[in-house]
Amino acid sequence: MATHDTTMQALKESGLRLTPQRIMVLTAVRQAKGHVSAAEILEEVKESYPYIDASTVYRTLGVLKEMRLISETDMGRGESKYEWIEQERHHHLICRNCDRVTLLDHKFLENLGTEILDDYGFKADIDHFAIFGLCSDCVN
Amino acid sequence: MATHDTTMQALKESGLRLTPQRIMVLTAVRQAKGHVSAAEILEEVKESYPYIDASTVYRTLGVLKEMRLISETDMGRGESKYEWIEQERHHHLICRNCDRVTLLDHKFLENLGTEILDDYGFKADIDHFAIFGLCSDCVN
DNA sequence: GTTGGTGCAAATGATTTGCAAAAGG
DNA sequence: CCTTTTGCAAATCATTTGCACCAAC
Repeated sequence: MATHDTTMQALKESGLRLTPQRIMVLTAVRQAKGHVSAAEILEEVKESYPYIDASTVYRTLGVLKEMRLISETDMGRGESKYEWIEQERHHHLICRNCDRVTLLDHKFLENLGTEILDDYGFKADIDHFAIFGLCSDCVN
Repeated sequence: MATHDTTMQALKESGLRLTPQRIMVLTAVRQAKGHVSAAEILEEVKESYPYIDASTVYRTLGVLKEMRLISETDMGRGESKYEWIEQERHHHLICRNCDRVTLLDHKFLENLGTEILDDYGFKADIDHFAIFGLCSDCVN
């Protein structure tokens, strides 16, 4: 459970600079406690620092992702969603008809990672899946 | 195992028109016997019919996808890959470090769909997963 | 004849990039 | 100081869309 301080520490140790912009982006993703889009993060940060640019947000998200502090989930087309890694692992069932999103418990996927590692030596990122299909309302 | 003729039949029965462009796109995806990008399909078709437009390819792929004749896989960022549905189901392990793509046998995921259907009433499209992570070479 | 489909060109929209100025260590 | 990072503006790039013309059925 990374605290704010240890996160800062991690950034420093990677030889990365601790700029106010980074702290703000990082804090915004964290406070969100859920998925947020780059645009939402931008808006959030702009409230306290209107000069921040979208490119900075993207560059920072890239850095944080590289460090595996956040996860990026591709919700089909359109914008990606970002989320602070550390909370309860869960996944999403996305209906391709009505776009409804249902939470999928991690237990359905927890063995998958182990099996893939055993058989392929591949360390899969089973942090946050987006599974498409038809929800119960749209099946018929 | 849909033959060319039954596919044509399917198109007609959907009230859709059988245009040369559609036949060409359809044939191109099919002949590819693997994942192809929209751009690759466009190039392929252009060889026999240079006037075809990218928008037509996209529109046709949309139609075929809707009819569940082909599948679309989002390989992270960038372009989507399309594939003729009917062959051996398989999935992909994509290394986020070296981009290597490894085939993942469907047996690893075959229960997942059933479990999700039982517990959530959600009919998941477990046709073609793209799972990201680190391959055996890049883990260390 | 009617739709529905196509080509063209222009728009979209998220993300990326070049560059000079600003700031972290 | 010496790099990394930022803001700005412009560029990408896959995919989409408006529209007038054309072609299936």
